[in-house]
Amino acid sequence: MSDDAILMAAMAVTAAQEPAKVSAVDRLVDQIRDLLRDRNLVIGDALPTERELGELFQAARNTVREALQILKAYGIVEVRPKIGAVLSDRHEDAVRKLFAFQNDISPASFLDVQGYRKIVEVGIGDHIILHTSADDLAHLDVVNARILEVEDVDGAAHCDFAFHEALVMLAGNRTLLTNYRLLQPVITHIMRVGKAKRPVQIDTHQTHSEIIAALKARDRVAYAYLISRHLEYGLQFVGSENTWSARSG
Amino acid sequence: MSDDAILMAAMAVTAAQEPAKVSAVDRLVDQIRDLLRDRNLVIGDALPTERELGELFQAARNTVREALQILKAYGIVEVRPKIGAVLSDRHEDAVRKLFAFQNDISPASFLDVQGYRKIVEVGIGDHIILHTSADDLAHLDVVNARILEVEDVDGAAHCDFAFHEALVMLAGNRTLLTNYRLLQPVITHIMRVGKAKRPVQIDTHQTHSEIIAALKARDRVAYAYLISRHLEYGLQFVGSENTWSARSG
DNA sequence: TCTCTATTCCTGGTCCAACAAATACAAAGT
DNA sequence: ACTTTGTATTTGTTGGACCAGGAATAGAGA
Repeated sequence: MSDDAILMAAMAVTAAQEPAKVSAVDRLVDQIRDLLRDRNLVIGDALPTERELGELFQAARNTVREALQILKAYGIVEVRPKIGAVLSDRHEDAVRKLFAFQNDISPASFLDVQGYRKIVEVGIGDHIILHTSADDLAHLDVVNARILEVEDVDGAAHCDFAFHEALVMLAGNRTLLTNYRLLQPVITHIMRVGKAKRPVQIDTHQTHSEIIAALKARDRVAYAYLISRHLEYGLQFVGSENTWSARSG
Repeated sequence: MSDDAILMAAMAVTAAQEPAKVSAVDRLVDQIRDLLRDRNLVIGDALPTERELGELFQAARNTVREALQILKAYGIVEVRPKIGAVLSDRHEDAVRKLFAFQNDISPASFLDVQGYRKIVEVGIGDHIILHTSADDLAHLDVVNARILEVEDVDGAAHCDFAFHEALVMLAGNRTLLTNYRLLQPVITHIMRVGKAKRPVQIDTHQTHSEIIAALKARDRVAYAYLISRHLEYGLQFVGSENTWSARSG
């Protein structure tokens, strides 16, 4: 089975729910997407102009623009004046943005997110202990050290996330990493709130160091314990007054 | 902190990267979104017509339509002829579709997805064993039984996914479940390919039954072993000729 | 009065033409 | 060689037009 066959199959899955209803805009979205694939365009390459696309696919420029808005929302292309639509690599950003949008409409409990992190970060312990080199663990130290260099709450939250992200990265699974990154806005928000109440980077750095030490010692029990305690610890500050159950508005 | 304050904070994070560049379309997207929130519309409620929106926000109908295309791509609204745009609950579908879109453009290895499933499904074992009632486990039997009632490969794949989804559901974590569901198109595709080569629902049902039995016996070691083997087993069929490393085009 | 039908109205879907704003590219000037 | 300027092309936005089809309503018939 070729790549394209797999692609087609995967696309058929996603488009299966819509029966035969094809608007010109939807058709254009597919056609433009096919065009991208057929021409083997790489990131940064430009598409034909809106008028050319319209002529090529027998559609008006407005229709082309509506299709391009959808592609743009998907992060597939970026439209720049005078240049036209160029192939973009902002797709993951688009997914993240859309995911955050979801949390706007029906916000997930922060507790829930911490529970997710616990499952994931504990779960990857075995793999990290078995398959991670000393160099990779040393890299964790580098990432962890950055938290001492920032002063503001925002920077600390980002450094904190970077550490946990690096941890997840060590699991060597792209899908897991992508999913974990989806939660970045929520996670950093949790961290920000926690650190605003108790702005001590030293403690975070220390706890992270202990976690790294457990990994270096290849002690999976200690790692699981430390990670769990670390995540639960942060939760007590968030949970007190920032959970969705404690509504004030 | 109120809900809205948290919402604003979360939104500010996602919108931080775009500096001050606001096109009329983007402005409209925000305005319409605010309109939804201000009017406290519920799923199914209708928005003003395109012409009314245009008049309301001082924009041409074409511009309104482009904004609506974006909202539609986000799954926030659904546009139905003659009815107009109505508030939609298809947001999760949109996220899933967008996620699948990514796998079209730069496909993640199927192996990677199976690795993710292994991390997740093994990782939730402890929680399930500790916190799941006998009734919940009995429900797993019900879900598992459905795979015997379908004949076609497609239905079997969906039933298979439904079982694993139910398993993840038992972890009691909404975030995890949402993330797992994101991968539905890819996972069912893996299953479909595997079952197309070896269409035996009996075996799948049997293996699932063993997994359920391990949970009922509260045997975490057996569960971890069975789940791992189950996922690796399916992988051998997929990996042989459908991995992205085995390209033919 | 009630029911069924035909007509009209309104809405989204698509297209066209035009102008404004932005900018890549080339030509001209230093 | 470098800078400035000008121009042409492209996107951004607008207003208008038409069509197909569903919704609401008025009117005919029982």
